[in-house]
Amino acid sequence: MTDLPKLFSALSDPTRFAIVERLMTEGELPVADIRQGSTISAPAMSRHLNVLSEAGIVSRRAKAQQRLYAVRPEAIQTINDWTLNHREFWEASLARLEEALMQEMKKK
Amino acid sequence: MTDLPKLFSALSDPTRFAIVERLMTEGELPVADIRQGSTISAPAMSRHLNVLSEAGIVSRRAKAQQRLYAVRPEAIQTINDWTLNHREFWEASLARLEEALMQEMKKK
DNA sequence: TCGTTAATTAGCATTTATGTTAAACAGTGA
DNA sequence: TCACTGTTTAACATAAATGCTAATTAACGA
Repeated sequence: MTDLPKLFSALSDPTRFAIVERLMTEGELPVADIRQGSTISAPAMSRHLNVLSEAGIVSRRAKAQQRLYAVRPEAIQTINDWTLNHREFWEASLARLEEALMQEMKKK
Repeated sequence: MTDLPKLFSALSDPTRFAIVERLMTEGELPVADIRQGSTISAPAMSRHLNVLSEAGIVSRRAKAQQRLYAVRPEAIQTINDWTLNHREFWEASLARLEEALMQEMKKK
């Protein structure tokens, strides 16, 4: 269910990453709106949205002929959870790094 | 500097993701140790480590003939920061979802 | 029903990613 | 110096990702 590599794979493409960021700030949007400002073709956009959907990052619902896409908050939370699971690692490491820098400062 | 898609791309491969998880729990390791248990060839491993290095996810240092790799904590923190930047989005959305579920429960 | 709008699917070309084996390079220690 | 260990680079094959145009599907509204 929570396949991190698959989530990361979906977000590894700059176009898709931009789509996700846009949907998070603007909320649910139809395909045509998502495509606004982008130079990408409609079929290419459709496939990008499908990749995001397959990874569970976006939801899709119909409204007349339109298809409305939105970011699924659980997806972002899954990534957040992963970083928090390793928080001890990066917090401790960063603390040590900071301390080392402090020592360097003192020397001068 | 903080190219999220590039970070995600490096983590999108299951082999590389496993390497990163292992390095975070076990700490700095030489290539041979990282390769232990994996069926992957040495050259393939070398390239995976190079991808992680290029993305800024791991550091590399020499010790005799060995090359020791370790996860750079800043990389994980960068991802954590990204999720936190959008925290309002997923926290609020999840709260609404939870509330909706509550309403459903009441109906029964 | 028919034309229009919105989006997806099909088919194809090109690039990028991944894996393998063989060869090269660098440091160690006899 | 020479053989050994550890790792990377080279060369190549194959699979997967991405983009395009053309065709198809679905819903709306005159």
